[in-house]
Amino acid sequence: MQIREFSKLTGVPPKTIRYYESIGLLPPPVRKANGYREYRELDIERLKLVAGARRLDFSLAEIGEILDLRDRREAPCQILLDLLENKSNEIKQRITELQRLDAELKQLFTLGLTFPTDDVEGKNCVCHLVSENTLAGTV
Amino acid sequence: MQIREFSKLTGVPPKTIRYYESIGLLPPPVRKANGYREYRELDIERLKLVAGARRLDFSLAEIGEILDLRDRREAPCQILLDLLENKSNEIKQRITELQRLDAELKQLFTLGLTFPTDDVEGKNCVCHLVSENTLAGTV
DNA sequence: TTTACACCTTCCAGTAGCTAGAATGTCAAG
DNA sequence: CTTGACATTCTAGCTACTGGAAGGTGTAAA
Repeated sequence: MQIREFSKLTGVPPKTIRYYESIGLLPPPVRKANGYREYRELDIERLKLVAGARRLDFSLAEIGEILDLRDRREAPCQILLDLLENKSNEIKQRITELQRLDAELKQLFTLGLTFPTDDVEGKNCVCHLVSENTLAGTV
Repeated sequence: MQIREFSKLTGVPPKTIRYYESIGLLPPPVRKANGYREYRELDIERLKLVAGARRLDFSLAEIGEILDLRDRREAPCQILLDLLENKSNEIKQRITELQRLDAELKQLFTLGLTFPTDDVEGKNCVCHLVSENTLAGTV
């Protein structure tokens, strides 16, 4: 199958597939006489693993490690489980950060509403709130 | 004051200050005889506005627009308020996505625990869950 | 005086993960 | 024979910095 078909079966754009190949995440496939890439069924699973892990917010470097283990026939399951757990913690932390950020935005917004909207020079302006925004320093 | 002092008063690294200048976010300051940048008190507020807005996750492009308005003496307060509201919505959406992602990670993790951790070839492995991960496709 | 040290300058390159576009080649259908 | 959809490679751009090299400047101590 050609790259377009491969792309459709995996949901990964052709450009991205070539990119993954260029950084060594996917092995270079055999080429047809005309130079076109020729993919096989068994290539699908590897790219699907990559795509699935990307959707789970794993970096390409992390995915590369997983694939390397698999290529060396060491079952990466345990490591993958660890990675899942770590990633979950990372995401929880990121959520907390974003929630704090959102609370702060709301606070600034509410406070900003009480100020005139035409004060360029003075201090009675939401701009001033943003520039003196030390609450955010704790994020 | 020199760039280091300016950096300390604003909390922005010297490299970043020069970078902001290079992209036109900060005006080029006057130079001393030796070529060193010389900042003044009134420069502090502008950079603090940039830094504050960055902490609120505004892009440099958005910050540039705010500053441009201010430079043209049009009070940016109303626009800034709108931006705060939009940003808040963006962040809420991102939080929702991350929460879904986290739920999915947990699900995979729990399910993965029930599988052997040494199955490279077969399907009874968390790797398989990740590569066939269609749940995530909805994120 | 020289030398150490902290500061300053510019410029180039790299990070992550693609994506857009240019210039070109290939193949099947009408 | 030309149109259109595919394919190829290459370069460059995106965000928001950050690191490092190579070199100039200012001050203080040995």
